[in-house]
Amino acid sequence: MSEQEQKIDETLTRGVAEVIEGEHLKKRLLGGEKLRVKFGIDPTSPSIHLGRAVSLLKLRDFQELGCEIVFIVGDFTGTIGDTSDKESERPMLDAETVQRNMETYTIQAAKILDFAGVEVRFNAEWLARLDYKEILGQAEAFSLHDFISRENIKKRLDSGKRVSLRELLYPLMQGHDSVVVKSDVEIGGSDQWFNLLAGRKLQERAGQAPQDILTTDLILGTDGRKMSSSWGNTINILDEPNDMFGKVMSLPDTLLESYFIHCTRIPMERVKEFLKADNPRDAKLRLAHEIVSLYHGAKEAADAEAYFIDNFSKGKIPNDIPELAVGYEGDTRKFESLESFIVRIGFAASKSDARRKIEQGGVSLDGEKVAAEGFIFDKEAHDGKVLKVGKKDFARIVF
RNA sequence: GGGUAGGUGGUGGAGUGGUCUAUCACAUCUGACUGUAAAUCAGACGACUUCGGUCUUCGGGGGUUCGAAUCCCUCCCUACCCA
Repeated sequence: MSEQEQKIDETLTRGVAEVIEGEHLKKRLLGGEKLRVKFGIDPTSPSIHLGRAVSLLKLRDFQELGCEIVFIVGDFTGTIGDTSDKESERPMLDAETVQRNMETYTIQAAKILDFAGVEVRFNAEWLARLDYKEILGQAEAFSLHDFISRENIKKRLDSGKRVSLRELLYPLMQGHDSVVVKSDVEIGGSDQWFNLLAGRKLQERAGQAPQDILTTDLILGTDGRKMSSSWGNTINILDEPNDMFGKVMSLPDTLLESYFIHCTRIPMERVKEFLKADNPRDAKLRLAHEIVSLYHGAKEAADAEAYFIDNFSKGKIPNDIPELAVGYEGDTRKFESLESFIVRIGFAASKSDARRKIEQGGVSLDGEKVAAEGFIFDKEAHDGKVLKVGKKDFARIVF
């Protein structure tokens, strides 16, 4: 097997859920065709997480094979809302939010893809202009049965939840994107299956050869459930190095292999070695290092690793914690209360919350727990001490 | 258009005149144990507080009542059935 063929094989299998039509696609790649590979992403949240990055990495694989990448930002579809990965109706986002999110998307994606040769398109360019007649034509290609047999639509129907007609139109829009950009291949998460197929259907209707489809696996989040922005279990590619490192370290051990496969491009033989030879913690350190280095560079990754080992494995206090000044209560010369301080610096949601944390022994000064009652800031005694709230919030207090 | 059942805290889902800041589960937070893992255990989980309390919450608005998540009116929203 030639090196190129091996690479193609890996591209079509690593982290891949399904490919249609596999043989067809492989043949074209082997033939060295410069395929147009489409990937669309809706700017529904301000950050891209590792789950989405699985597809982006896959896109990079194709890029490395010499394919042409068409990156579609769903500025239009983003306002409509895809329900593929949702168990409930997704609200329509206002254009402003979408716009705001959109601005950061290409920057984020550029951490993985080489954007020099990428064709970036915004789908409002064509979707905002379709007329009813054209939409009807597209709608004719689908039957109601196609839609209601989709698993999560069916689930909602069965449980008496609302399904709006608008949502059903979503696949048409994504499919139409394929027609417009004349894609040869489209990549998406496996939850995108239906939408991807819609592209094939509409392309055929438009007299084009239907695109091949490659779906990537969905990965699980830090809590072992599906990674989803709405569950707060994501690792975002814009996360700070230390934060990102920590999040990876907090993954359940059972997800190690999956993350190596989906979120890195370390050769599989080496991954197997790691998993066999190391204890899970060490393998996880490698994983964290690799992931951070992918998004922030090798140096940052090394720093984050050192930081992690120092601060968490050895239980030391971080050395680059923020210095925060204790303020006064109103315009008096009395120092503010500890509760107010904790709330003001964002370590607790409310004074009640702060009080609770203190009562539960979650607040300490230089390692000494603060008693629930009677704490008063004292410049002499407290200046420069390290305040710790909960597990991970530190601040050096100054006056 | 008609009928029926509903809308409760981040989520699911109890509660049908006072004992309701509202059972319970999940999520979350704190502590213990650890590898910031998993599992487990303990506790917390509206806001403010001089820690005695005070104020706000059960789709929106209005009303009845000493007292309403609970009753009435009205508006908005959802599902199911019929047309």
